[in-house]
Amino acid sequence: MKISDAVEALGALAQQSRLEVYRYLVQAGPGGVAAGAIAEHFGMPGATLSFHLSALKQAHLVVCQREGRSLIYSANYQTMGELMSYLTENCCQGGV
Amino acid sequence: MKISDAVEALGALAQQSRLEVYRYLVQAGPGGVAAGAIAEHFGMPGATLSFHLSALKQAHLVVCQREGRSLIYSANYQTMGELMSYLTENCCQGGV
DNA sequence: TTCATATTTCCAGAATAGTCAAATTATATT
DNA sequence: AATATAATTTGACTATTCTGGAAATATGAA
Repeated sequence: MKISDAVEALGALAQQSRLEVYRYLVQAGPGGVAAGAIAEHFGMPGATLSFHLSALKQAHLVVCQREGRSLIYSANYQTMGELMSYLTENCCQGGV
Repeated sequence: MKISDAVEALGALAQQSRLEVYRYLVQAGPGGVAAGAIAEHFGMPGATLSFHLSALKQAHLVVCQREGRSLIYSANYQTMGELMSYLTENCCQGGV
């Protein structure tokens, strides 16, 4: 993971609403949650949620797939794992 | 660590210059580096560096101590450890 | 004291991020 | 086709962040 990717992933998580949404998707598991259901759960306007989801998607922290009229979002554990590795290697004691 | 603390720490690291400065301080080790030396290393105006250091300090990711006319900044590994724990517990598979 | 050095704070401007109603796109149902 | 539902994009606005010169603060040396 390059530093610019780490900055993007960190930035995507560095906002209360987005971190809550990401946690929620992690808890929801691989099945994911439809955008509308996420918006309802957090009482957030659709446009606002969509803005935040696109930041998470841009950082590859979530993926989405269409199912009928719904878009199902789910956490992409791989990117989070890469971010954790980046931080462990570059920002923790004993790092390179 | 509360979610608001996690957001603050993530936000402090979610900027290229700050992430580079933090990495540099981690590499420098417990002895730390004077603000001026950091600014010189990155070719960054003092005021700009000071702004970024205060964000890292606010998030408790760095600490500083005066030594003569210099302020020596060093990485605070404990906060980074707490952030890693937060992410592991809340944002990774198998989390609560 | 006076001068020099190290750093921060103040200030203003430029850039980016966050919010949400309204319009648009995509899909499904009748 | 016409209508309804799910979500995104657009657009306008407000708020926050970033940048760096200039002024202020703090310490040390002559």
